[in-house]
Amino acid sequence: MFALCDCNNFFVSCERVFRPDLQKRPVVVLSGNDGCVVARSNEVKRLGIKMGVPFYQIKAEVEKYGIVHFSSNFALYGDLSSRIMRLLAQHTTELQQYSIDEAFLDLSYCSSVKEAEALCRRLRADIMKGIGVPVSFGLAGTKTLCKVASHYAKRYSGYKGVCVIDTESKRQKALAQYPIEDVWGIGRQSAAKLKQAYIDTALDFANHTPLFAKNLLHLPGLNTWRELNGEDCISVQELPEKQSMSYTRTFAHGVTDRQILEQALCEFCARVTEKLRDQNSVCQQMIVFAHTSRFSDYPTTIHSALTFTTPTNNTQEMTQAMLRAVRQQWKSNTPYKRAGVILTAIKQDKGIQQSLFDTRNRQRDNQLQQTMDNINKKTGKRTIAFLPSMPAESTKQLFDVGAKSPAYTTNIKEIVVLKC
DNA sequence: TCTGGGGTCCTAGGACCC
DNA sequence: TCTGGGGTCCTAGGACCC
Repeated sequence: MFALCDCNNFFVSCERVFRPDLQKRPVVVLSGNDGCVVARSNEVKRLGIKMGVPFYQIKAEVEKYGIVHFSSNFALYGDLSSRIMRLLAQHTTELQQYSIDEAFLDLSYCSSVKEAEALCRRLRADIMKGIGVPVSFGLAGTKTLCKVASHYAKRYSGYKGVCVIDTESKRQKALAQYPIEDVWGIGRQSAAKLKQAYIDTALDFANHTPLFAKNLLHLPGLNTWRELNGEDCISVQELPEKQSMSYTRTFAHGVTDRQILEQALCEFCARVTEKLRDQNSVCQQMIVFAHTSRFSDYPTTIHSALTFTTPTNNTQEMTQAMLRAVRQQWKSNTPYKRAGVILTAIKQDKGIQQSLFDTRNRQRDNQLQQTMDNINKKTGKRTIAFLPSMPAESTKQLFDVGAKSPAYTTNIKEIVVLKC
């Protein structure tokens, strides 16, 4: 038996931990640049505001219902998430974190379903008391069925946050009322295909043959079919080494100044290579891109895939290569709206084959890099950087983050102060 | 005016090998 | 007229997730 622990309205719940006055009030959290709604409180869901809508399209509702909005604050969400994961890890032999707000627990060591259920109820109370974030549990024999169960646990208060699918009749009943498009692994495209075949619920799909599932949706669809029928076959990696990493951002306004775009890209490159070194990895390919608004009639793109003969994680080397590519493709009078750096072909930083024709002094490069990393870790990001990285004041002009809450738990200057 | 960011896995097709 | 067979590796793009 598995359990899925899923935080309720996670980003909103994180904001409410330090703003108890916002309980029962409509709250949303916005994506980068305050573009889209990415988290909604139950009050907002009940108003019919959908996940992912552009914020400007709901201005009227915001006014009318007094919806409170926050820019996203990942320092806060990441920290509360790791506290929850640590607490869960203390009570289970195997914890597989699936996303910032979800984790699967292997409960096969529990001697009965009753015992597993009791454990989850206890964990739920402990997380509420210790961290202040409400969570739900779904228990079942496969991860896909856990997802179904946790959906019911959230939706119906009668379950008190924990729903169990442990018998054939419960499985049938749960799947019969479950829309096919809500099944884990069935996206928009697959749902449309299934509906054409008159499949509307998860049960309709589960009752078809495996051959039908495979022909229509290939291997991933077949695995989903098996899971709905009780066969455990989807494994979730336990936070493996990343295979790709990226740092991409949308700007508040189109950037037409080459120097500003270069500064931003250098900043992104510095951030993403920092992530790479944190994981003790090197990479062999870097993609750099910048393009105009995807809603523009005249799309323009800078796009370059750079290969490093010797795998590297050195910011200076990678920044230089990136700037050469960007300068070649740069077009003036073009409002670049979104840009980013993506790293792929990531490997462990050991036993790297040096190129015979390598011209860099890698030892010196790495010493410099390490010194810079140490300074930045001690005294804060951006203390020391390669030019032309972005000065702090220009970041404010490039991005909208007006409604960001303080980093309550990760920055001593922003800690909550109590006046007694 | 305004429309996110960071990932994974799978498949098809091309290039290449003997 | 007629143009193999079996395999690997890589890449781009699609679909999906939160």
